[in-house]
Amino acid sequence: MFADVIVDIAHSDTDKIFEYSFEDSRIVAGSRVLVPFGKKTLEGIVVGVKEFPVLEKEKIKPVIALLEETPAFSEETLALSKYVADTCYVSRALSFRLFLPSEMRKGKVREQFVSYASLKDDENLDEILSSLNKTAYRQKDVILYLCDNGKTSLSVLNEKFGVSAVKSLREKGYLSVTEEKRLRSPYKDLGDTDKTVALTGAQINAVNSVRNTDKDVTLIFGVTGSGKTEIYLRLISDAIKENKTAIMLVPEIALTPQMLRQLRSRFGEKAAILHSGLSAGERYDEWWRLRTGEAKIAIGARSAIFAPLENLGVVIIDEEHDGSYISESAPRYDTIDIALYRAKYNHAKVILGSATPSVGSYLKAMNGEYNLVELPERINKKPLPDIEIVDMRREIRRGNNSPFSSALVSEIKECLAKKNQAIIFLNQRGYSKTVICTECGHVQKCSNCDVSLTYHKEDDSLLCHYCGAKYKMITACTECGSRFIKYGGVGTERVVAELNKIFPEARILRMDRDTTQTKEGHFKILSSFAAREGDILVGTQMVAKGHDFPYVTLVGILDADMSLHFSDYRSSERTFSLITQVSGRSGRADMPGKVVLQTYSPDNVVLHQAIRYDYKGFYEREISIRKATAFPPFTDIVRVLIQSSDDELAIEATKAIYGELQRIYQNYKQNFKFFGCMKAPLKKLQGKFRYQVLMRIDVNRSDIIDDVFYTVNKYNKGNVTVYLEVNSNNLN
DNA sequence: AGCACGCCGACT
DNA sequence: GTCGGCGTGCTC
Repeated sequence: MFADVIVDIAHSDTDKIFEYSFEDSRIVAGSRVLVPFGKKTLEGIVVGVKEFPVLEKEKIKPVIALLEETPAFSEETLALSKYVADTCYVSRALSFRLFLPSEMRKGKVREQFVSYASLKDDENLDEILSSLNKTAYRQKDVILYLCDNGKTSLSVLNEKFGVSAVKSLREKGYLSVTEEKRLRSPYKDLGDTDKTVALTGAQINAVNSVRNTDKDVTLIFGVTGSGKTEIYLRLISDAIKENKTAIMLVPEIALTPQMLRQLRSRFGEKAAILHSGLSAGERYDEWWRLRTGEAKIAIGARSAIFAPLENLGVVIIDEEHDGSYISESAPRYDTIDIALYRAKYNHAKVILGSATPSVGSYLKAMNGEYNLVELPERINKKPLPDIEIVDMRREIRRGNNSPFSSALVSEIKECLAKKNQAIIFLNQRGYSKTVICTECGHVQKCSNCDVSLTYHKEDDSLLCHYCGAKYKMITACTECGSRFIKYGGVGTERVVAELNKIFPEARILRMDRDTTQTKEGHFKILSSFAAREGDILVGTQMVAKGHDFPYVTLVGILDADMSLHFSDYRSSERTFSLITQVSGRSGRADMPGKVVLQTYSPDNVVLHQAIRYDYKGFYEREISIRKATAFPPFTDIVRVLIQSSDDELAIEATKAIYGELQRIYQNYKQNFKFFGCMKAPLKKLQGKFRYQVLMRIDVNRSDIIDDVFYTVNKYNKGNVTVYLEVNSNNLN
């Protein structure tokens, strides 16, 4: 027989089928195999098997080995990987990597086995004991222990009785040793939650609406605290009862433990977790539990949408508006799009949940494409917290140059006095955003990127947040030598320092990318705060999402403008949802919550819609702007990004690409809402000069985008790389 | 992705 | 005369 194999090289030259011969009948479409390729041996995926090859038989080499007996890919995931390759414009090899735990490639991690010993023959205990040397007390102890306790792992026996005693018993043949697979399971000590929660009428209606709708997708638009999670659990339970499987996605890794806890309480070992924060072994074992059907529910962040489950019943995407659902590196997939594919294939349901749906999703619900369920009330009927807008311009006029308004300071004081907790939100890590010379105005910049450096006080260094480069903190301006250096912009480190000055007795925790580097780092900080080991939690947007802290009665939003004035068509949408999200952290239990929102544009329409929780008002205005200006969801933003470490080569390639794309633009002029060529906003990143051709094209014209891709892809050679991005999250 | 093959400049 | 530069092409 012959196998069509895609080898594990992510390059367009090798992105095609190579034929190999094989005898092993266990090799099927979806198997991972080892094959000879030129002078090397490579891993590959069998995408099909056949009796007659295309190539002359003499040229075909045999498969070296089958890597796993269970095919890594199912018929569905094989088809989905093709879909990803086609729609994300990547090689199949790259698309395959989404589906496999990275440690499975080049066999870095294998199953872990534990050896157990038991008595071979416990009938003739006396006979065995008397046959032992009279002085061999240790061996006798081992026999007696095994008689009482039964099967015991070898490592425990060795520890208890010494290696030599156990070894000689094995040599004498009194012990039978078996090897058992040991599963490395993450988050062992999560604890339990209440198992049965009675649903409210609104929740029952929501569940029934999903059960009865004939639409593939249901959008659950529910305010924070409206009990969406319980609805998710019921829908997963429905799937499990029908012997189907489920995928549950949350926007970031930090939220997986609490979701896992609820799923484990309800479904026990049927739940498996998949995310990049796990150790290699854990991820490998969890993946196989899903692949073999031992686990039926996959939970994780974005990438868990590729879980190796068969017979999917439901895919749930919580906080569906969240930007993290769109991949920012190749393959640049949209999680909702993948969910739709899998749902179609399996006749499964997709559930999108959010308190602030993306305007694209809400439009589809309005059009009737999605089933819409609304939950306008919190379960506990408590009102949403009051949001107070504080005009920071006035604070400055009054001589307050600290990051905190006087209103916020007095709220924190009151909150601490009542022994409650507060969350301070600021979307900027580090100590200060920039370091500026007060003499000449020079701002320290990264030498690889066209961005300013952020000062990190903790390790007294200047960091580039784009490429990660680290520089020593300066003592004098690198341009004019002046020693008068000013910090510009406030980061989380500085907020903690300032808070310490004002509230020396308060215990302050900080959560941002710098403090969550370690394994389960998010989890540690969050559980510490939940256990009230801290009074104030200062953090970036990772504090905004979904956590439930019953003693938090105050949320401070330090700089609501930061996302508002971002030059991106989604800045209003992001600001609205961020404010709603963070505010939802305040006052969840019996105590009313309060939110202080500091801004330099207190009259901004979006801020006022956000503090009234007026999503529909926001949506109406935003969607009409998008329509009038021809932005998504009415168009697709297509960007061809040209990068090279050689500026001249980049410009040359950009000119050629722009020239060639003119042809497509002229052919489809009526479908183009924008067509232009320019420097990328970040004209240098990681040492590469960047140019772009930007297009806005009517939606559902993937034929035009395909045309663009094939036109520009051939320029991807030598020192020039060309990327095609469709509706990317960041257009830097 | 590698590795080999192949055609032009600096050296013994 | 040769050694070696990396541009182009191939791997079932």
